Amino acid sequence: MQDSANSLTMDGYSSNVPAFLTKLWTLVEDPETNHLICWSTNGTSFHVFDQGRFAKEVLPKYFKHNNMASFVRQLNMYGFRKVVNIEQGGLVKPERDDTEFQHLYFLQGHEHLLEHIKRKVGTEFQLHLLF
Amino acid sequence: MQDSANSLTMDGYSSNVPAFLTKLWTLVEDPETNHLICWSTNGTSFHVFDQGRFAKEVLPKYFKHNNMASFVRQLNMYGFRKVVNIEQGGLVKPERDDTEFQHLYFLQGHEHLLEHIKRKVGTEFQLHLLF
Amino acid sequence: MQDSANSLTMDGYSSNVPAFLTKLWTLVEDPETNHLICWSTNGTSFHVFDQGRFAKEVLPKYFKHNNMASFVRQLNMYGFRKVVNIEQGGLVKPERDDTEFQHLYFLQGHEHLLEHIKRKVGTEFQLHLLF
DNA sequence: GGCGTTCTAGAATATTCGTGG
DNA sequence: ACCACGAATATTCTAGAACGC
Repeated sequence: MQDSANSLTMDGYSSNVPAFLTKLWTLVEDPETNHLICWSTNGTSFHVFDQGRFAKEVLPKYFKHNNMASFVRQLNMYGFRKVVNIEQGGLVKPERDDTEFQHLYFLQGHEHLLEHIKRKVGTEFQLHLLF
Repeated sequence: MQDSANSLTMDGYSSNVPAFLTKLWTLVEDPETNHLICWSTNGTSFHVFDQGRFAKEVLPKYFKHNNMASFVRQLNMYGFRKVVNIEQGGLVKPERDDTEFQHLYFLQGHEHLLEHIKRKVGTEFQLHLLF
Repeated sequence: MQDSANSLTMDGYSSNVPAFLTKLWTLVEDPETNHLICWSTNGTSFHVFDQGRFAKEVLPKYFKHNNMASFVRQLNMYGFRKVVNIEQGGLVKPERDDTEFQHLYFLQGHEHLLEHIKRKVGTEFQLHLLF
């Protein structure tokens, strides 16, 4: 697993996509883990089922941690937003443990769009940006 | 449960409508619960019949509580007003348990108007509003 | 389960301790759930084992959610700090899923100290604090 | 210097309780 | 007695900050 930002993808071409995004893409695509993380039906978002198992079983295979919270922090750093379903949120919880995230440029079948997903920079006054 | 403003509705398009309003809309529209909550005849208000059953059976499917009072508090937070019936006041109470609420922008057949319904903010001097 | 701040505790005396703190105390004390949440050996902190099971099995019995993240947010709101263990960080994962939190006034055998734990208020200029 | 991981906080809505017109 | 609202806590989603690499 490549950790560098300037890496060779599995397809063999050079890219400037951060490791998190290529790993996320691989994760969502991988049919072996579709029961824990997979594309939504229309391919415009992805679902994580059973956060606990996902965190403990899948995350450490790609990242240096096994915490859902760290995974979510990265998603937000890259501009992903949680998709809220009104089905959730009741006192009664018939639904399975289902978390959904979406990004304008994270679309099934359009891997090249990953290059448009940018990591957010700190909001602290960036002196170096003036020069 | 995030009841955030940036959510995808069940129709799959992005909206800025708070969860309470989309849930309320769904609730009133749902034919399954028309005996407990439904549109008025002309579609300019909605009725709740049998507060007790509505609170215990319907509310917990969408909200994290089963109290009519909490539901009403939210309605007021969003500017809904109770429609007062003349029939009140008699010692006898022949009428069925019927509560009616109304809002200028809550109209049957005009879901897009939900975006005009604004939640009230605290009255405690909002510093950020000055900038 | 009492949710009010001004409630009668199980011991029967009145208190001004927020529901979160009394629930947390009950949770940690309860021997039934010691395998998921319990006091540390010296009683100055508490441990949560197996976040996933704790969140899904224990939290909803006391709170209106089943998310570890919401539980942690409340802990931080009340000034609890995570106790960091040296053992963390290895790629190998010999240790069990163990999360530890501590607060100066959360001490086994001293329930009355809960009254000194204060919830943090918003940082947005609190006008009423000037009067 | 940008990226990754962790812990804590910000901000908006949600739920509860009480009070005043 | 009723209805609208203030205020405090609770829940959720996102961001700040510190640190290491």
